[in-house]
Amino acid sequence: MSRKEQAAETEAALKEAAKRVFAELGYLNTKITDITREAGRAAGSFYNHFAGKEELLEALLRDLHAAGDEDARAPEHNPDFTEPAAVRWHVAGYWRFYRENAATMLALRQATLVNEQFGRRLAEITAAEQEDVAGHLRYVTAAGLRLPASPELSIAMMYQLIDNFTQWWLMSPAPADRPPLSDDEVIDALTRFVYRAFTGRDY
Amino acid sequence: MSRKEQAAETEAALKEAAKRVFAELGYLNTKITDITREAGRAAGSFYNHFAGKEELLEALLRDLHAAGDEDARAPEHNPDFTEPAAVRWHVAGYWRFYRENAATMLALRQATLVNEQFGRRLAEITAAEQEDVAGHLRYVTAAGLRLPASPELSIAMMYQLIDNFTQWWLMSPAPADRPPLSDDEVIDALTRFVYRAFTGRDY
DNA sequence: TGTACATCAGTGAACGCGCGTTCACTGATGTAC
DNA sequence: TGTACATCAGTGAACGCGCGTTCACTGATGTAC
Repeated sequence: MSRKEQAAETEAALKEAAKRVFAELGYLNTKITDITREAGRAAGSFYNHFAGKEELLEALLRDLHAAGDEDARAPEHNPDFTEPAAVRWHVAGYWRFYRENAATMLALRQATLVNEQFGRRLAEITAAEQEDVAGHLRYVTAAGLRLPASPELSIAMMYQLIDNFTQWWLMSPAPADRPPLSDDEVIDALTRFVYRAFTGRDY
Repeated sequence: MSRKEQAAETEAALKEAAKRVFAELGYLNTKITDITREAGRAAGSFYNHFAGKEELLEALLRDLHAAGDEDARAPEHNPDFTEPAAVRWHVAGYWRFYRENAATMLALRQATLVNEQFGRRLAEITAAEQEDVAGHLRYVTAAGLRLPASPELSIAMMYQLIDNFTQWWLMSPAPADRPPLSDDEVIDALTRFVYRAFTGRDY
């Protein structure tokens, strides 16, 4: 194995190990040596690849951005938010993205608390989609329906709901009394909640 | 001043100082000496009153519980959630509680990330109100309206929205593009969002 | 193809910083007589 | 009311633990000739 391959492999191993350990212990509780141990490398090896824990998270964030951009390159979708299916498409897309990148998303949220820079970076990820949604809302007003608040505020409420509900559902240890629902059922529930709130119509 | 008074005064000063420093630096970033400095006491004094930072937060949590119980002792309210005003009453109550205890709430959320015990404690605070709301939802189904999901899930979505939106609005540094709205206007927006989602009716 | 040297990924023990926590000390308040 | 001693809140310098980070070393890969 060439040196480059070797280095790339170790770097990848460290990133994968970090995701696993972040998911288990949380970003803030994770020590550098937790990551290197999980990756099966020596502590010093870490610094050949990252200047510290934050830089590793930056790298994970870049991977996330790349994944997000790829998702965004599927632009064929119904923009008419007076149709429940159009709302559902967005909810489902967010849900899937979150599920696939749960560990990194959780780590980013935790990092935000001690380093606000990550908060801004996290906002960037959803910025493009938020603009997309803003466009869809015009169909609602054009149909003579009234939004629950200004477009900006309506979108902000939607994101607070979807973001936090998704994170809570997927990441927090499920309490015993939580009903075991399929992804589709939960996505339906979110869709109905948001669709009704946006349009004032039943569904 | 008697010794008891003296001790009580220092303990109160430490708690107040902690709230201020938590609000400024965040709970996780705050060092013991930040608190004692803000309170104008020596570092060692802290340990006459609390075994550590977590115990101080426990004390703040007890204060919060007391405040919550007091609020709950105003039980006269319209339970019929087919009335927007009934929904608004709950939203406004939560909003006020959050505003009055913002620093502690934020600290608790941060503490939750590194110590899940606080998560459970935080849940307890809202548990009583959640049961109250569950009762109100029966008026919705009794009126022949359909909830967006099961009662448990509907309530969970409502709380994720209200909790996180309120925290975001009150605590995060307002971006320049955020419209300057009064409390009442924001409470109206949340009420409309939730009322529509719950009932499927326009409002 | 072979040899000699350079480079570099990885190692892990050791170092040292930051911060929580302790503890001997001070001076004021409380108690006994 | 006064005196002598006990108790306790508060002080801040010093200690020491935990963990991030370094660095001399190893062995394998790359390069020059």
